[in-house]
Amino acid sequence: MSFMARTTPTAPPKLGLRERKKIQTRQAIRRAAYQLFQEQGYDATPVDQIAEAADVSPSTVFRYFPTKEDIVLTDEYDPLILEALRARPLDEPPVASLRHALVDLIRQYAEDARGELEIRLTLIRQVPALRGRMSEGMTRTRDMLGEVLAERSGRAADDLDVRVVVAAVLAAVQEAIFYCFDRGRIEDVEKEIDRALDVLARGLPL
Amino acid sequence: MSFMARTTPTAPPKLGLRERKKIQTRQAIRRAAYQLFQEQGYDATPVDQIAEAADVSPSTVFRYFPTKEDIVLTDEYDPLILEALRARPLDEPPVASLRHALVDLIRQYAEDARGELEIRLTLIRQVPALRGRMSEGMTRTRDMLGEVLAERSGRAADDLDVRVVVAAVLAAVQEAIFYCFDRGRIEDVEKEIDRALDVLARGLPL
DNA sequence: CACCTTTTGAGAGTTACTGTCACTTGACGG
DNA sequence: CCGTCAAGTGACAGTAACTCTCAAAAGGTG
Repeated sequence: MSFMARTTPTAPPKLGLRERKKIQTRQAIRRAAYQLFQEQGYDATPVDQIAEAADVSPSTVFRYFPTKEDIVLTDEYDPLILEALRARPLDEPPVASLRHALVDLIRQYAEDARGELEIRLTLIRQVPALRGRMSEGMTRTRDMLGEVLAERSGRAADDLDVRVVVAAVLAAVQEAIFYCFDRGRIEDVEKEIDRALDVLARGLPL
Repeated sequence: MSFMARTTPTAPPKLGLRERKKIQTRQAIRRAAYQLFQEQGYDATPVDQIAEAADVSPSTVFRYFPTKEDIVLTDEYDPLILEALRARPLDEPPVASLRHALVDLIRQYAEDARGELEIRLTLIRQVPALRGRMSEGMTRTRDMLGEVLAERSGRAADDLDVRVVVAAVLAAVQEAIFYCFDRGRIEDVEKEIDRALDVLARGLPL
């Protein structure tokens, strides 16, 4: 779910100067990058320029973000999804757990970092490289969720049924998110995700 | 569906020397590339080396394949899928049409170019860049199929339900394909695709 | 055969990375 | 407060994927 990243630091205070500076630098780079991307476009913005704007050396940019794409797509949410999923009651139907875990997180993210979410989604929509990168990330999310779900329902980790369910649900959620985004109605995500999942729940008429 | 590409020329004879040479060159490059990829890996094989092996200049390689990834992922099947889909009877349930169109094509491709399919899938499995690129291609396939399906069922082109259905079906098909591939049982694709789609047909227990 | 168009190769330039190394700057014990 | 050590940074050199331009070569055509 690489369109979600955390801007606010995880643990509030208790950090040494070193750690604080790291967070600052990271944010400075991201901020500079987002600004430049919006002004001139992603492809038209060389990393060197981002470095200059963030007042660090190009090497440092690559130290913080292994690739330029990662500046937009760093995914700090996967662990949270897993956590949320594992926190669901074991007697809940697996798909319902998945649904809740996903919806909760997305709602939360849309609430406390909506601006960022929009920049991200815009860039992902526009830049093919980012689209690809994000799908790639989804594959990993899919694998992880598949494993947890398989475990929870006592099936083999690579069970085809489980994989299909997870893949379908994630695909539906993704469609719903972009559907809302395209209409500028991100506040409806939750509703539309439910609608999308209902389509799957009802069963496809083969 | 970028893991499918056509090696055999579409129209058999009737080509000038120029056209024939183009096809030859294209194949020479692909062949050389596949060989080197298998020997040393994708990332470890620079385009210059491919060019040398295929006995053309690096510029020529880029003229035939806009990116190195395209050497593996050129997708010549999308038009065929659309065609196959449009050829289905209009009174058939849309999802069934989709199912048939996809299964038919994949079976055909698995039959007449199995070796190539395997090389491709192997590379896609192993190389992240290719995975991303293929997912990107899938997005486009999804959009196209969505439009056709919407049209056939008299809905808006961007109808969420249609998009969800298409996304879910493609995701399921993809899972089934890789499921077979991972087990070295590509001959079972058809069976497993049916199984995967049945999961969706039955409806997910929310 | 001569003319025109397509295709090709050579070369130069850009950019996203990668690796190395010396320098600076927080962290920490005395 | 200070010296030492480790972490973080910047400068630099190198690689590889493209991109562009231009002139030479080769196919098609009258």
